[in-house]
Amino acid sequence: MREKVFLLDVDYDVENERGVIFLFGKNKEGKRILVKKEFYTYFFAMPKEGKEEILKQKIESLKNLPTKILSVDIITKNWMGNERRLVKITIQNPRKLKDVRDAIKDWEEVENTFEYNISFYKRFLMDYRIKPCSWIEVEGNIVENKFDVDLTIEAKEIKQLDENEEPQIKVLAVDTEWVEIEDKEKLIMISLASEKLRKVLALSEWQGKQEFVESYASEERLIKRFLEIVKQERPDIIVTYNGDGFDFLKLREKAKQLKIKFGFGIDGKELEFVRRGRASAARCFGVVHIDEYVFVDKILSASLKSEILTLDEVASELIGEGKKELEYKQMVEFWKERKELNRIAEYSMWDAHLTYLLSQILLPQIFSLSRLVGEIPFDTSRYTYSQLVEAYLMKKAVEDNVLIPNSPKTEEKESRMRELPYKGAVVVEPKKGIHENIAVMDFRSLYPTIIISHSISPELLNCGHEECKEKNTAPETRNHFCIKKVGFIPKHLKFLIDRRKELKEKMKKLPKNSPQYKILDNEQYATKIISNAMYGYFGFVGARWYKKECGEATAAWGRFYIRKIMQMAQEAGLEIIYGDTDSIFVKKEGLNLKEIEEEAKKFVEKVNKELPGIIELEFRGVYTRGIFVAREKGESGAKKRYALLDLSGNLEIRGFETVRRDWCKLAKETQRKVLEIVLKEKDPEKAVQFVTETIKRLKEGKVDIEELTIYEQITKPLNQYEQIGPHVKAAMKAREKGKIVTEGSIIAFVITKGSGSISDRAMPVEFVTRNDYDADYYIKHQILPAALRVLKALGYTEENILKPKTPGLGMWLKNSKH
DNA sequence: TTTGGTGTGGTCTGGA
DNA sequence: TCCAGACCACACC
Repeated sequence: MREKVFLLDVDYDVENERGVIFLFGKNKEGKRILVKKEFYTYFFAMPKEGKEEILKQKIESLKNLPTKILSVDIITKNWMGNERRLVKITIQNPRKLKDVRDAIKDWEEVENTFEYNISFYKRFLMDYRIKPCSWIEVEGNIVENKFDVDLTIEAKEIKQLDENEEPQIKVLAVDTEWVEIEDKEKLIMISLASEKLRKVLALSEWQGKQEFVESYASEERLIKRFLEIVKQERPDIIVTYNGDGFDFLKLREKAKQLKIKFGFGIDGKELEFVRRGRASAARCFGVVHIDEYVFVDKILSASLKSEILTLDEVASELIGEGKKELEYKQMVEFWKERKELNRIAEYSMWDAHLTYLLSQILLPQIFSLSRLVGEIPFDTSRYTYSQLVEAYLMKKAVEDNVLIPNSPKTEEKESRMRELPYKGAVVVEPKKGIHENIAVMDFRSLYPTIIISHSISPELLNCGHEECKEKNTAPETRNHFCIKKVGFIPKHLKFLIDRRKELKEKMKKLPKNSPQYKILDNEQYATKIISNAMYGYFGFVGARWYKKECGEATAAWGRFYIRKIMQMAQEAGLEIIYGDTDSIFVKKEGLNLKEIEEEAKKFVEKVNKELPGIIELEFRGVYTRGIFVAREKGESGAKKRYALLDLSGNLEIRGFETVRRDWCKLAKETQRKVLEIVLKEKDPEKAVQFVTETIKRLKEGKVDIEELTIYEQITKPLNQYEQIGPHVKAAMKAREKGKIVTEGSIIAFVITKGSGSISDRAMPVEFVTRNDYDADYYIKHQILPAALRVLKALGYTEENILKPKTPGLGMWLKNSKH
């Protein structure tokens, strides 16, 4: 029989010592399909020159191996740009691959071994050219269902289809609530949300509960009911917000205590925690668990405005809906006193609902990435940038018959880390002050286009051809790249860039809210992620395709081109206000907005005629006004800090305290307001007035603690800090009171009154009562510095702001020194 | 087991 | 007590 399957998950097992791949997905009727396929894995040995045959024979006559060697072949693959003969060793049991490799790796005939640490199912997907989250066609025989599926096929043939139709995917969002009572964690609610389902399973019965609440008398019943619902609902995907690190971790622990088998996959096995470095991922086969928080944290956070990645913040940014406010402390209190249970239920339901809503945005992005890099969504959604790039390159290597380089061992990584960093981008010191009628131009994808246009690829480094040396040596370096061949990385980077351009063209012809537009948008976003990460990947010590010289050369050409256009701009009579890496900000005295736009566009056109390859300057836009300020120390203009006012009256703020999470909201908002007044209303006096009022409010104790909370991340184990800053001290205090603080935790703290250093007075926000804050600190260290950063550029000083117009402020001025 | 380098600024620390 | 330098976090591109 033949069946088309939308592939959602892949796993494997070993049956009779043979590896069997399990592909799981849905067909067009929405039936659950399991496909089994026997598959044999392999690895390569690179023989020393001329030792191919002897190595082959030696391997063939190996005895006492934990698995059978099925074949030993001499094949050819491309290695560092050259054809290289390799011995391919195919074995029966994929779990024993490392044993076989270990048995031969130190032989004198063996120069090196390759592709021995690629997961079995990734090997399969690459070899069969199959993309997860897309349609495949399976031909084979129907066999008995041993799993909870509608159909099991033992495949003879599997091939990738080119159909774009999106199948019906059933998503179930899960959230749990726990309270700690007398040192014991109690599971009090599990909430579930899907397109149609809204349910809260509660460990309590109460009068007037909502219709979506089901009450159970024990945690055991609660968990069992949850598993029962999942079985009935048959979701394809379960989404959580931090399920890996919290909900499923706790649920499994609790289930273990209660001796309940906890799992919801199609194979009936227990939920498994797959180790991934420090973290672990909660996995069941077939019902794909996606932890939205992990994906947001690793991939999306870079492009989000949210400074803290709570469900609340992220959901409000991505879907415009926030969380129902209920603090943990309050919840415990309500629960203990058995009051307002409706509110807890409401809160829990809302969390699951938000998680579900978020999935409608995140899952299509994850699917798109999955297709591009060829990994299952379970893995894709948990990958970092470098892992995504690497997955993509590995897939392309197999397609191109290129040998995949090994991952560096610890020792190699350490040695790479000891290398000196190379020189990066150019940042031009800005011209301080307020400018009017500014045009901004930048290079479209500068680094990717340089890599492509200058043929930057590890295997093409220093080919030695005179022509390449002459025409393609990176500026300020001794390195050149071969232009007689198409490099592995430029080739596939070019595909991404071209594809993205093509997608953007198509998108222009579609209405922005159409489903088709969104699909294309997700794909262009996936290509953007991978292509933008390629440059950094060159210099990443953990990379298989690590090559510092490639990163160095890319940056060197970057400097070359930005300098080149800056010179051309000057020659064209444009005044350069600022520039960073790939952009220049210009103006011309006497030109209005329309005129500067015209000039800039003309300039871009002229420049592009001279730029090689696909390197291209783009006109970004014009701004009515902009401000650049001085550095705190000295007179020079501060780089990476500016604010621009665009034509529709929006402020684009970069680098200022306003956009940093380690400043309190009050200081940030005050600074934003100052920028706004200065740029929009051109009324610095009013801005000063505003700051004065803020200070007054602060002194009078009228400011909410929330506005004074500072957020900072803990980036290493607390005992490893050499310098105990405020956030570290606050973290220590939080830990003393039983809160869990780990690497990556974001500490929310407030500086309180009292004696001692700032650190001594830093308190986790949850232990701070309303009037405990140190107004003096917030005035001198938060509000004033933030506001003055801007106002100093207009000639104001601290005294101008603190000039005692009110007696209160005058007193304060006398009692503090400056 | 955190893609790169460039840059700003706050707080702590220890020696003068 | 003062201050330079180290440490640290976070932003920009």
